[in-house]
Amino acid sequence: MSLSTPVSEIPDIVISRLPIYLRTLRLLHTQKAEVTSSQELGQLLGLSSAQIRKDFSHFGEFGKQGTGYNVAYLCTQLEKILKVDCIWPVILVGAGYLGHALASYHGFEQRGFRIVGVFDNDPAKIGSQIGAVIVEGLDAMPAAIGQQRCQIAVIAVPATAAQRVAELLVAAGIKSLLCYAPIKLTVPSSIRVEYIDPVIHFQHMTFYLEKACVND
Amino acid sequence: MSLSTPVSEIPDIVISRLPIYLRTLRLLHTQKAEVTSSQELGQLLGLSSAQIRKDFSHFGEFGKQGTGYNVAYLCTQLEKILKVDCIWPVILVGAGYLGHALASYHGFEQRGFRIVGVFDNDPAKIGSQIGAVIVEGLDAMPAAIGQQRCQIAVIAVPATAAQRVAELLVAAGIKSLLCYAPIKLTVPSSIRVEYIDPVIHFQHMTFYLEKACVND
DNA sequence: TAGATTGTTAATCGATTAACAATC
DNA sequence: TAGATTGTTAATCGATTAACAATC
Repeated sequence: MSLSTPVSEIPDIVISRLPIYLRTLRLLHTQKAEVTSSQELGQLLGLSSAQIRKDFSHFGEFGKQGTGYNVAYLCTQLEKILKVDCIWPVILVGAGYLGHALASYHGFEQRGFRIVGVFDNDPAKIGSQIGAVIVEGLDAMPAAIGQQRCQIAVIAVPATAAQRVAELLVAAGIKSLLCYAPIKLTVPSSIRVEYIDPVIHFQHMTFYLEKACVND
Repeated sequence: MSLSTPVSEIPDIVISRLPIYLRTLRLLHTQKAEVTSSQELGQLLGLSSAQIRKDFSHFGEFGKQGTGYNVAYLCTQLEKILKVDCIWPVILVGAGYLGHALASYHGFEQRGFRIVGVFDNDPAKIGSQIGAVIVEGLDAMPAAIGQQRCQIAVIAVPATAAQRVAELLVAAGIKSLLCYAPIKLTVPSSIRVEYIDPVIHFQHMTFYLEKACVND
């Protein structure tokens, strides 16, 4: 019989809300708010105050009865819980328009991430500078991942290349993937994959819209 | 007492899976698969076969016992349900790197969407061509939305401008917004808003990663 | 026919909410 | 103190799953 207690098993859906809470708290902080409440946060986010208190309760007690939460302190705590109280190196594969947009975006660092390498197989792109880095060939990727101890990668290549790139990234030691290609990647179950596909959002919207579109 | 029966109330979480099903069915179709089953779809998507059958059952009976689903037929049905059996015009605000990437992407049309206008207030961008359209000033936006009967808009401007842009879009008659700025928009409850923020995904990932990042 | 798979029901599981004692 | 708000419990709500009759 193992002496260790089972992991307290915080629901993933709770984890998925923490970055949203953090983003809102950071905003309140820049607006010089010193304290907030579960009710105020709920109103800002369209959630119930009960849900916000319940979510926080999985990690500790961060508030004071009658007063609410200290904004700066709660920010710090959420950053620790999410492990974004530091800067994570991120590898980007794909130096097309999307890769360019991602590598040029200045909003990552203040939220805990830095794109430390951009890789592409197009000879026309290799050697060019985007953002703060020089585009390198895919063959240079594994060494870069190892040197930077990089665990996160972004896939911004066409759908036809995405699965192959994912396999190269996993082989090189990447643990989490953010995939912009509109396909489901097949990777070992230990690898976390998240997806961004604007068409999925569009098609969700159209269900609720009145149909008034051009025939094709 | 009203004679109308209550709307059958299909859960939004079911709707949110339909575009994923459609994407996978389209893939099977290009791979010349003629039939599939809830079990096969489930395996491809990491869902249970029961969930897939349950989801479909909200909309009708699309399969045959013993045989499964005709891929082409199920595609057509899902396209009708989601109302993407046509092309929806989409307005894009923001002609930075991200706007450029979106306007240049060739994958929208085959999935039911076309960017018919790009708007920005930067004089250096107005008049330049990206994708198939010419960037226009924001003042030209309301008329374009009216002329195209456009109900969907994408916000790809900096966070500081996003709320103001959202208000202009809503005033011009837009019904659904896809927001790439990392903020929560405040809009009337009749307006649907969806968000894309890669940092939210990164911060979700880091919770599960071993911490090994650079101090800042 | 025998095998396979659907559509649907009922059971289970998990997430959200309401309520309130504790307490700042 | 009186008012406000937390953290937590129990109740409610809703989504997923298991099971199976129907049937191709």
